[in-house]
Order: sequence, then C-alpha cells, then structure tokens
Amino acid sequence: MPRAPSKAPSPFRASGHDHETCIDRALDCAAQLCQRRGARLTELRREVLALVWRGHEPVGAYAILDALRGTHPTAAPPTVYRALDFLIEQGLIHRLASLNAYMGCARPEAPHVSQFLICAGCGTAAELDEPAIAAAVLRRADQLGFAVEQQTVEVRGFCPRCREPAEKSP
Amino acid sequence: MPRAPSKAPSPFRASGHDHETCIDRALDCAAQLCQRRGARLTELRREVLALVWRGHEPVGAYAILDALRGTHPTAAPPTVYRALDFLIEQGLIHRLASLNAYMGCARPEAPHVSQFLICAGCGTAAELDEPAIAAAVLRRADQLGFAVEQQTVEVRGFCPRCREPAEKSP
DNA sequence: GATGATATGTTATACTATAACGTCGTCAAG
DNA sequence: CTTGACGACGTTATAGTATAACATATCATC
Repeated sequence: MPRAPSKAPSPFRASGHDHETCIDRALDCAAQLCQRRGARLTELRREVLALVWRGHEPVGAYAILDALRGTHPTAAPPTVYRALDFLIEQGLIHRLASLNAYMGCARPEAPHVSQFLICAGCGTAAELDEPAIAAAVLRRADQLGFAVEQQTVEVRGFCPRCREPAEKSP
Repeated sequence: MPRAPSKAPSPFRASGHDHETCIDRALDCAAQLCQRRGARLTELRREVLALVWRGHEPVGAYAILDALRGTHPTAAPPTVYRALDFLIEQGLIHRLASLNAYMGCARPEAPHVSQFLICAGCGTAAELDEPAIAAAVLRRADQLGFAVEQQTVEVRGFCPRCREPAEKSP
C-alpha cells in the first residue's frame, strides 16, 4: 500500500505551510548549537543560513550569492563558499552532490546519515534519516572490507504532489 | 567477520590484474550491444570509452579530453561530453555525481541500479549491484508516496588495500 | 547522387568552486 | 598597553565542469 502515508510524518512540507516557522526554528537551533560548541555564528553566516532556508528546495551557491548582495553588495563567491563550508562543518546544512546545491539540515542537533528524495517536478527535497538504508550500505561495504566514511544517497523522482493522479491510483 | 571477502568476487580489482582484458572485454561488449541496438559506436565514442576504461578510477571529462587530443588534436569539451552522453545513454558508463567523474559500467548488458564504493586512498571505485540497498531505498520512498526515477548511491571510504593494517585487524 | 538524420567541428560562454593574499578585529600573554 | 596569534572577511584572479549555438561532415536510404 504505497499510498498510505506511513507512521512517520511526511518529510515533504505541505505547499501552504508556515515557512517562517521553519526558518526561525533553524536559526534558533543554529544559534544554540554554535553557542554550545564555541563556534561563531556570525551575522554573515546567519544570513547565508537563512537564505539556504528560504525554501525546501536546494539552493545553488550563486543563487545565495545573488540574494546576499541585497545586504552585502560586495559579496563574492568566497564569501558564500566560506559560509557554506562553516555551516556544513557544523552540520547545519547539507550539500547535494547531484545538484551542486545546498539545503538546510532537518535535524542539526545530532550527526546522522541522511538520504535525500529530490522531486524533479517541484524541485523540493526531503531529507530522510532511514537506518535501514544506511545499514544496508554499511553491511555490504563491510562484507567487502570497505571502510565507509561517508554516504551519498540522493534519489531523484516525483513527490506525492507532483505525481500524475493516473500514476497515483491506476 | 568483515574481512571475509564474502561469497561474491570482490568488485575491487587486484592491483596487478591484467587490465588489457578489462578494456577489451568492455569494448567488445559495447560493440555487440550497440550493434544489437542499432546505436552507432563510432571511432570517437569507442576511443572515449577506452579512455574511461583506462583504469578503475573514475576519470574527469577534461582528463579524457587531454588524453583524446593524442588522436584528435582539435578535440574540444563538447567532443568529449557528447561522447560521454552517448555512452551513458547506452549504459556503457556511469557518472559519479560526487566526483564529477565517469567510469566504465561493470555490467552494461542489462539496466540495473548500482551503488559505488569510492576509495579515498587509491581513487578506485567499485560498482555494486546490491538489490538490498536499492530495495531499502525504494521501500521507504514508496511509503512516502515518492516515485523513484533514479538512485544515486555513492559511498566514500577506504578499500581493503588502503585500510591501515591496524584498522583491519585490531 | 539527392535527401534527411545523425555525428562532429568550432567558438563562445555559463556555472561551480578555490587559490592566494591582504585587512581588520578580537583576545590572551607578556 | 602592546604585541602577537588567530580567525573572519574582503578582494582579485583563476581553476574546473558543462552546455549553447551554429556550421560542417558523414552515413543510411531511397
């Protein structure tokens, strides 16, 4: 029964959800985490984080740069990339290799192995934290004597809203 | 028992293996497949395929371009990218998104969902065809109503030969 | 050999990311 | 207070990856 939304809440946000809350939550959480760690969440980094959280679609570095120029007219690529590097190190955002784009981390409190469902229709991406997937990868790698450092799992497809109705209930 | 090489043969090639055989097999197989499909494996495409198969390390497009200039002095980026596109369409090579690089497909005869183990030590990559991994992804996506079109699973780590001995048998 | 489709040549450019070096501010040791 | 070390940021230049657009050549078929 693929259509049953499952026990967990959908990682896809409803189109009309209150996104300001998403942003605020992300910024607050980031501030707390950085404080706790002694990491400096500067104004610049905070702005870049907010821009990454503009929506639930992964954003390219140069799109962030364009937006950032509203407040920092002289910003250049290194400005953005350095902030992105910091945010990735702190686990506050993820980089999607298949898109060369960045998105906010759904659960920055704890390190985790995540997977991404990327909708080819609307461009939104959902972050999963599915132990079964990570474990399947680890188990096979282990069998082959391969020591896993990092998993990149990015799945392209169509989210529930972007699937054709015919496709949903044939 | 992580070190037991498992029932299946290792997807990692021994350092001293006869790589000419790998190349020949790949080229022969490609020729057969293209013939069967009415696809034109031109000399240029064949050369690019051979260059991708130079080793078991994924190769960047511009590295291929440099090598290609031995026989095609005027080759330009589109020359290479068009050949790569063709080879990917035919399932003869894969693109590794996390590396922006390309490698020969281990089993071009049949379409399949593959995963890649990429060694950060020696640069070699091994292609897996592990149904358990693909299935774990599909199952979760299905639960969420997400229609999977393509899976990108790329695992960075260290192959058996590049792991420190201490790491292998603690 | 004329025709249409496919493949390749050629030039230019877009997009993504980093190197290298300089300036400024903060903070702790002297 | 000053000095020095460090981290963040500014600035310029460049590396690396990929595609657009249009011209020319090659091939299969009629």
